[in-house]
Amino acid sequence: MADVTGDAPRSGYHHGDLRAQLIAAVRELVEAHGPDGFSVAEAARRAGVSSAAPYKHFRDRPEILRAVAAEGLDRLRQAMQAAADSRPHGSLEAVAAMGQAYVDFARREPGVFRLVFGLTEGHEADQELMLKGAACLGVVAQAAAACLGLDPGDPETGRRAYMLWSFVHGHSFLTIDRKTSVMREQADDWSYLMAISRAVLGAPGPG
Amino acid sequence: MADVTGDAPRSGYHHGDLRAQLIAAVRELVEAHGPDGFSVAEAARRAGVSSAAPYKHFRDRPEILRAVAAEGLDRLRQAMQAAADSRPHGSLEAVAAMGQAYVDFARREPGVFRLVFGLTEGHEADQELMLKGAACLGVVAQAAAACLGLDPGDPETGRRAYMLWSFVHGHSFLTIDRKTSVMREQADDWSYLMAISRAVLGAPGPG
DNA sequence: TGTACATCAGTGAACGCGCGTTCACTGATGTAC
DNA sequence: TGTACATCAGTGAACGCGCGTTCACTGATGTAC
Repeated sequence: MADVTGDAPRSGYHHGDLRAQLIAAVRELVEAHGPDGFSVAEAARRAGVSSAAPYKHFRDRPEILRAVAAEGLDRLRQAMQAAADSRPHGSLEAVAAMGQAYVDFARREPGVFRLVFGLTEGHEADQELMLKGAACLGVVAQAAAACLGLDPGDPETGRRAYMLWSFVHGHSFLTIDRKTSVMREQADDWSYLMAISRAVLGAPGPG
Repeated sequence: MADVTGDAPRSGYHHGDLRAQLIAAVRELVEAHGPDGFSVAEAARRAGVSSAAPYKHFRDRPEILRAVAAEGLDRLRQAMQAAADSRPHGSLEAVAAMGQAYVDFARREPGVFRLVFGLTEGHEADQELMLKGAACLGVVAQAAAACLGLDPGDPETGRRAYMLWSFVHGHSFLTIDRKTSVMREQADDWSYLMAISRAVLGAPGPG
């Protein structure tokens, strides 16, 4: 259990690793009450410390949320990369699997997903978060480029990657927001993801 | 200015039409601070009444938000219908125009858009809201069916309509959440919408 | 037309609540000699 | 090994705040006779 980060002083002096435990508590709260419903006080309570303790590790409330978002983006990117790597390079299946990882993440931790992709003030100014976000899209662009036989920097690749992203993003939100119930015939994720990958990457370019 | 609703007693006895003015105030607040940032107290302040006055028109806070969401869904459906009607029946342009109306709505009132499509407790149990939501998707299904030459109730129509919805929904959220900045080459909405309509409705079915 | 009454939208004061953040503190740990 | 000192994570009490909701009320309006 006690996986100590390499550069920590030893293993724990006072509490152990309150910072990590607070982040874990905040993740739980964000899942339970949404990004706006979380409170520093309750996170401290869950971690078993006083309500003032978090301020030894974070400047203020928004900084805690930013830390949780950063950690979430890391996990999302890793999941997407792993999914893409599990399929043949350049295949439609690799693209669809990546989309599946994205949707799975949204379903598994909708709160963090909302936090990561919502418009929270301060996130745009946080360079680390923006870089991590760009890294996620980079994974998509790589897979799309391999599939199209184009350069990852090609504008056409970017356009197709954005289409894929929009679709998967929309499907994720509609799913976690329970808006798919109005659909009578509901296909499974994989059919949708393969169909959309084929539609976006298989068809000739626009114009 | 004073557009009196037909079934109101006369024009106004005490305040005039506090209910409508509260809804307008809440819309402003939802745009300014998001669906979770709105408070009954501030809405009352904006409408120029005491903080207890809203409770003469709404049971509690969630009910006010539900009223705003219902009104928003009405406007969204009307905008989508008007956009579709402005183009040739059964054309890809009609579908794209509908998508454009959807994106425009999200851009124009992102707060209400989030409120309408977010997962707010109580919304699922509100039959009126669910019906209005289904009506919106119905407009999409109609246009998709006309374009495909299929019945609106055909499962294939539903599947295609859902793909279109996912894409436009995702694009809307990525736009209002400022997540498109990571894209270098950004095409305009219309190119995207036409391309996606063609990809989803023009290509042969999945499988 | 005038009077008595019912209605009910809006008042203003009050309640209890949980919050974010601050502050001086304490006490365990690590370090220099 | 022992002692004196610096560090700093966590304490607990306190602050001021805005909130949602309630309550008895008041006074303008509409209505019945």
